Amino acid sequence: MPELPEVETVRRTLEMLAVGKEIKHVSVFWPKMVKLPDEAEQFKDALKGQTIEEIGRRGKFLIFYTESFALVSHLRMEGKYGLFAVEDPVDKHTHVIFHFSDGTELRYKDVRKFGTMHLYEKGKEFETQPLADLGPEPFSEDFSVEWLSDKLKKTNRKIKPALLDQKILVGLGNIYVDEALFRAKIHPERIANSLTPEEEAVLYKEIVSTLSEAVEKGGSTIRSYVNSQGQIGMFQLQLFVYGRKNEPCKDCGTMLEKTVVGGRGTHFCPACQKLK
DNA sequence: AGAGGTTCTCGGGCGC
DNA sequence: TGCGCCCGAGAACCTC
Repeated sequence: MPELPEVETVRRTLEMLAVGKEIKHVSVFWPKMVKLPDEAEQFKDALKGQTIEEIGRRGKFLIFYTESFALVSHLRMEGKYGLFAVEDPVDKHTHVIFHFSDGTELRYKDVRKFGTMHLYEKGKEFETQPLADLGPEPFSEDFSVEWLSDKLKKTNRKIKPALLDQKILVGLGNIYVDEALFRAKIHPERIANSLTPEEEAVLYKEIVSTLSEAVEKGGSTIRSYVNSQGQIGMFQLQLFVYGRKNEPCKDCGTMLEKTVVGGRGTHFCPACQKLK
């Protein structure tokens, strides 16, 4: 499900729904998703009585801050948060429930069970995996053409898998990487260190503009994504290539193609994005 | 039936 | 030979 625009939208909705709420207790129905501490019981004990003070984000990770802890949550493919009343029936894909003192509860649902949660003492969350070693945020000054160029120069991978590497920059996933490469007119299988300075500059600009436009539209709903208020995104209407195999290119009319690059389904325009 | 929005781990290959 | 890095493949799970 979620790349940066979706996670940022979830963060904003969670801010409205969960900040200020006191956790009375926590239920964990799928202990494997709690990666730290080792035992889900310790996770539950630690959070008891804590109040959610702030919702942060680093790349595609959400961070719930309480008085003492930072709860790092990754939605992976299908994870979702939602606020419910105690009497609402709990479906079988609900794996964690944060029961609040006001009678509401925040539920984490995840059909594929890929999502993860790590609990740290506040301030320690960036010292180890999964948040250590992440690249710059695309909207920060740390992410520049110079940074991108430097990273791409040092790798022999194809450009698409390089851009999906969260150590180069955070936030791009399979939808937005295809979109940014199309908008920059760069073939996804170009070798990263073969891009010209002009191509790097355009790519940089299109990565930032694609992601920021998608945040403005509340992300893209392709199959199942909704924010924590149950609302779908609208950026899927602006997609140029993702999910448009055998449809005409919006720029040149050529039929779009789909292949596999780095093990991921990859959409592109064979006319606009030449493999030189 | 196989692919699906993600990322971690593992092992092979290569260079110092 | 050994170590470290880089890269690609596979795995984690369920639905349609």
